[in-house]
Amino acid sequence: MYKGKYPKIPEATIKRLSIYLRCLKKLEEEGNIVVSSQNLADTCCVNSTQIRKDLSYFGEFGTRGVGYNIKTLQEDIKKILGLDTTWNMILVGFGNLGKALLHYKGFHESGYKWVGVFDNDKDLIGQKVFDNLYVEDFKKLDNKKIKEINPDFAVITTPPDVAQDVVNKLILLGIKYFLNFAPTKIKVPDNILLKNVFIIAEFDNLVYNISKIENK
Amino acid sequence: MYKGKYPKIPEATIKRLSIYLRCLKKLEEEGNIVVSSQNLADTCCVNSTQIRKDLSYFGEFGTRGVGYNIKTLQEDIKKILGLDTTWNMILVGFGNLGKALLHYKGFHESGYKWVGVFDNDKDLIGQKVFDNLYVEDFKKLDNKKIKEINPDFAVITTPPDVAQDVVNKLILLGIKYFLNFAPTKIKVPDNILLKNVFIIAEFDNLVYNISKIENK
DNA sequence: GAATGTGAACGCATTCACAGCT
DNA sequence: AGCTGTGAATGCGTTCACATTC
Repeated sequence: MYKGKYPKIPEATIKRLSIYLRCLKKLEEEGNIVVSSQNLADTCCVNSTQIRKDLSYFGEFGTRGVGYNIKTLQEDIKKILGLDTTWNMILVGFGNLGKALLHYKGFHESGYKWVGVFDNDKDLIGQKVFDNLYVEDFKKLDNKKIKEINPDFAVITTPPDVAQDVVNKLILLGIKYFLNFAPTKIKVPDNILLKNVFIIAEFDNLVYNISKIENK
Repeated sequence: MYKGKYPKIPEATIKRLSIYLRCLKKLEEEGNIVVSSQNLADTCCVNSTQIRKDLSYFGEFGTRGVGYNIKTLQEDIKKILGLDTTWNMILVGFGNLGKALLHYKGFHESGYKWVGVFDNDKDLIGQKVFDNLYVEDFKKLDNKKIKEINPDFAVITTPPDVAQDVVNKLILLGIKYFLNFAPTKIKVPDNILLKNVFIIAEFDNLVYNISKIENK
């Protein structure tokens, strides 16, 4: 049963729920019906107490002495994360990273849907992305188009130097939520939620750890 | 002055150092010479005490009453992260995400260097990546080639179903460090360091936050 | 006066230990 | 007996408050 009001949920718990969800899918595909927190922990590389605690913030999903039903636990986690509904996304910046995201198959099965792709490069405008989806001119994106495609959030994969301008325009068009992959910090007003994904930091972090180990 | 032995450094501190480094670069390009922790905090969207504490784990880099010299602080952070040397990388999987990483300009200026690109798709093998760098057949990758190009770590951007096999082979060839972008958890022995980057978790996390705000 | 550097206090996240079901 | 669920304890990371230096 879902609790009405929760204590503060750790950020890290939400990140792990994503991972549990994908691991559960894998376990289901392998033909399993029920999983213990210990089993799941082994496939996710975390510890089993952590899993039980993470879930306990949101309710009780298992059966003592038995474990968790893989099918219903997936549904429960989707409900917690907000993935029990469809999310319309637009992408700005049809470069390699943009294409990589557009073609990632995992989105569709998790309820994500691309409803628009924009760029300002004449050579790219008009290119086919999928059946029914073509690259459009970002300059021509207006309120009418937004109303038509009804995006929930925007994904930014432009070069860093134009990212702030792109976001500014989208805010004026009423977009309130952003995921930014451009390697630059973007400033937004308080009523807007923008999350930066800083891929090079992952490389730096690996290198820091290698340096420590190797004394390079 | 760098301290010989440090207390345990928070993971998060290392991540932030990456960000400070890129923000300092931006400030330098804008013509600044010196920056206070408060200035830097404003550009990085963190708080100034955090910056001073993060740096204090590694030594003293500023001048009281004045601030930090932008040029030398960048050098100091590079030294801390291990970015004061060159890092040779190989990439396996010449898809869109692989291409995006290969063409990201930020790597070169941070000391990262691509020394090999591999795929098993006949149509891709032989394609030119840069002058002097062509896509090669992953099946033909052997000890001799590894010795020649001398990679420090491998970046995995293959489809998820082959990622584990790719890593297994590379471990046999002597690679000890990995950054995995394939959306699957990869198991490695204790003496190997592999970091998973789970891009869809960033989407899930945004959606969770939107759901909370909008009660969707 | 202005800014850094840091022990101490606080708050958040993980782990422990065990009670509670099946 | 086996596994979940959770208050309590621990450990970790951030923020505070202030001593220190220029």
